[in-house]
Amino acid sequence: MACLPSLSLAATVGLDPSSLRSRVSGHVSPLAVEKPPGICCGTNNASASPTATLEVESLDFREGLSVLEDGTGLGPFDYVPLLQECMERRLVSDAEAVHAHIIKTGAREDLYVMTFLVNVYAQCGAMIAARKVFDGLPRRNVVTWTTLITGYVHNSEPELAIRVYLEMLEAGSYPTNYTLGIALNACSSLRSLELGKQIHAYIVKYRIEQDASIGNALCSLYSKFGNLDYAVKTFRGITEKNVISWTAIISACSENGEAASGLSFFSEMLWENVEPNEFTLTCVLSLCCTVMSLSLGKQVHSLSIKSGYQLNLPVRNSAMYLYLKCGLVDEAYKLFNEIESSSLVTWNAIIAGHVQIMDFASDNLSAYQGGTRALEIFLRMIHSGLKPDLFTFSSVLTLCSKLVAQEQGEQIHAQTIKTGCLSDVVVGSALVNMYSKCGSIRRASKAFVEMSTRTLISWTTMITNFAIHGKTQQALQLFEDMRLVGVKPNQITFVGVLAACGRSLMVDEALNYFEMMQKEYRIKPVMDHFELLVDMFVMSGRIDEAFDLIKKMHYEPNEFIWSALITGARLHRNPELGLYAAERLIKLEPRDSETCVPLLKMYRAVERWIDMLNVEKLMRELQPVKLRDWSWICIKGKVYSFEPNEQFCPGNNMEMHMLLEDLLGRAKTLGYEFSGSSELMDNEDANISSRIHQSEEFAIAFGLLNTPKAAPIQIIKNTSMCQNCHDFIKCLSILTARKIVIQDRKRLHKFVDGKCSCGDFWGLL
DNA sequence: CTAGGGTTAG
Repeated sequence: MACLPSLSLAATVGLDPSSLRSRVSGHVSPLAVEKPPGICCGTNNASASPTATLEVESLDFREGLSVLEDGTGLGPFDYVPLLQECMERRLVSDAEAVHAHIIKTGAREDLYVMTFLVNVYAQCGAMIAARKVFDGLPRRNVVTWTTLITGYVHNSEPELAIRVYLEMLEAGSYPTNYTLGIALNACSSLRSLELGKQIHAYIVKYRIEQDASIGNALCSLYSKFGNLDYAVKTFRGITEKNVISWTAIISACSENGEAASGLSFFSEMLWENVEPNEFTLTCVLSLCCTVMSLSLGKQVHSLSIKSGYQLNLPVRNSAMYLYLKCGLVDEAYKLFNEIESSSLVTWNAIIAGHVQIMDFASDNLSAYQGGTRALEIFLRMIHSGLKPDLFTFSSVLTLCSKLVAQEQGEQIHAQTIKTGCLSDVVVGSALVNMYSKCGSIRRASKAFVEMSTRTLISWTTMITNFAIHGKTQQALQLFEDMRLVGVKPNQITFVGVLAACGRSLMVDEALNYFEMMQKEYRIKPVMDHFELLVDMFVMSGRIDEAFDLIKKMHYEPNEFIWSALITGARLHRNPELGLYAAERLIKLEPRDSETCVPLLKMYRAVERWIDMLNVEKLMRELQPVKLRDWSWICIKGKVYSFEPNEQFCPGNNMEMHMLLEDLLGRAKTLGYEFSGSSELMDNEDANISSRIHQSEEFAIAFGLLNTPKAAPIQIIKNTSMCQNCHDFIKCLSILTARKIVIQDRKRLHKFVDGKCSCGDFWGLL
C-alpha cells in the first residue's frame, strides 16, 4: 500500500480496522509492554546526562546561545537546557535561533535533539516549522512520530494528527500507549466515534486497556461523547491508576453535569492517598463552584496552596471564580489583583462571575452595582489591549441585557462580527437576548433568523422574548417550528410558552401545553409553571380553577402564588378564600414586600384593621432591604443610579426637576391624572399634595437630557412600577416622541406612542 | 493521557 488514505473525514472514518491490526501481527509485545521513556525525554543515549553540560541555565537565553557560539566540539546534549528554555518561553524566534545553531554545529544528526526541536516548534504553535524539521529527518522513531501527532492535536489540527498516525503505521512503526492515547484524543476532537472505536478495538485486542495512558485517554474519549458510564467503567479497569486517571474521571463527571459524583471521586482519590496535582485541583475547584459549596471550595483552595500551586493560573482563576460566585467579592478581588500575569480567562471569569451574581444577589441594589463593576472591568480589559473572545462576548452581551444597555450592546455586536465570533451559537443567543431585553424585539428576531445554527437555548430565548414583548402568536409559532425541526423543549421553554399564553389569557391553550409538557416530554412542572398558570387564572377571573391547581401542586406553594390568589379573591369577592390564602402567606413569612401589597389591600377591603397593622409592621421590618426604589440608566458605558425624590442626582438636579414639572403639566393636558399614591407602602406620603417623583422618572429625565434626540431611553428598576408612573410614562412617550423601555422587577415595559407592550394589567389589580 | 472562563426563566 503505497499511498496514504485521504485526509477527508469520511476516509478516516472508513478506515478498516484490519489494516491497523495487520501491521502489528506478530508484534504484540513492543506495543503492550514497552513504555517509551517519554515524548520529549531521550530515547537514545539515555545514559548521557543532558544537564551536566554548560551552565547556561543560570544565564539569559541569548547569553546561553552566545556561550554555545564560543564553544567548539559541542555534543548534541548541550542543546537540551536551551531547548527546555524555549519550551517555557514559547517564542518561535528562540526556537529558530537554536535551530540555526544546531544546523551549524551538525547536531542535526542526533534524533533525540531533533525530536525535541519538533516538540519545541509544536509548543510554539509553529506546526509548519515542526513538520519541516520532521520531514527533513533521515530517520524517525515512534517518539518522533508521537511528538508530531501530539503537536497537531494540541494545535487543533486533529485531521492532520490522524493522517500522521496513519503515515506512521504505513512506515512500519508500532504505536506505543502514548501514541494510542493521543490518537484517541484526536478522535474525540474530530467527534469521530467510529475511528475511536477502531482504535479501541485494537486496544481491546491486545488487552492494554488497563494501561494508565490508554485507559485515561479512553476515559476522556467516552466522556466527550457523553458516555459517562463507559468512562467510569474504563477508569475502574485501569490497574495502576495515576493522578491523571483520577483527574480524567473527575473532569468526565464535570463535563457530563455530574458534579456531585466528581466530588466523590475526589474524596475517594484522597482516601487512596493519591496526591492531586494542579489539574485535579483546578477541576475540583470548578466543581465546588458548580455545587456552590464555599466551605469545600475553601478547603480545596487551601490544599492547593499547601501543595505549592498558589501561583498556578488555572488554580487561581477557579478559586477566584468560586469566591466571586459564592459572594466573597473582596476575597475574589484580592486574588484578581494579586495575579501578575493574568490571562484572558482571568478577565472572563471575573466578568462572568459578576454577571451571574446579578441574579441572586441578596438585594437588587448590590446586584446592579456588581453589574456596573463588570462593565468597568470589561472596558479596562479592552483598554489593556486584550482581545475578547467567545467567552467574553457572551458574558458581556448578557451583561448588557441585564443593564438594558443597548448602546454598549451594539458596539459589542459590531465587535463580534469583526472577530468572527458571531458565528458561535452561544454568542448568537446572547445577542438575541440582548436586543430583546433592550426593547428591540425586531432586532432580536433578525439576529435569531441570521444564526446559522440554533440550540435549544437559542430557540427558548427567542420564544421567551416574544412572550415578554406580548407577541403571543409569534412565540407559539416559533415553538411549533422548533418542534418541527426536532429540537426537544425543556422546562424553561415551557416557561416561555406558558408565559406567552398567559399574556393573552389563552387558558385552554396554556392547559394543553401544560399537559403536553408532562405527557409528551415527561417534564415535571416546577414552581415557575404554577406561578404562570395561577396568574393566568386570576387574570381571567377563574379563581376556583386557580385554587384547584394550587391544591394539585406537589410543592408547597410559594408567596407569589398565594399573593396572586389573594388578589383574585379580592377582585372577585371571595373573602373566605382570600383570608385562607392570607393565612398561608403569612405562615411563609414573606421575604418580599411586594407580595404583601395585595395582602394589605385585601385586609382593608374586608376591614380587618388589626391584621392590616400587623402586616404593615412586617413590611416595615422588610423595608430596609427590599422596598427602596432604585432605577438605573446606562449611557456611553457608564451606569447612573437614581432614587425617588433625588436630592443629589448625577446630573443637573435643577434642570431635571424643571423638565419633569414641565412634562407633568403637559401630561395633564393629555388626560393624565394623578390619582394619589397607589403604593400602599408610601402611606405616609399619600396625603402630600405635590406629586412624588419615582426613581424611574429621574432616570428618564436624565436620559432625555443626556442622549441624542429620538434615541430610545432604556432603564432598569429594581421594584415594580406603580400604575401612576405607568400612566405618566405613556404620556411621556408621546410628549417626547421617544421609545421608553423600562425593565422592572416583574416585566418589560416598552412605551411607544402612548402604549405599553406589557398589556396593561394594572386595571385588574 | 488530566485543568480554569460563556447562552435561556424566576
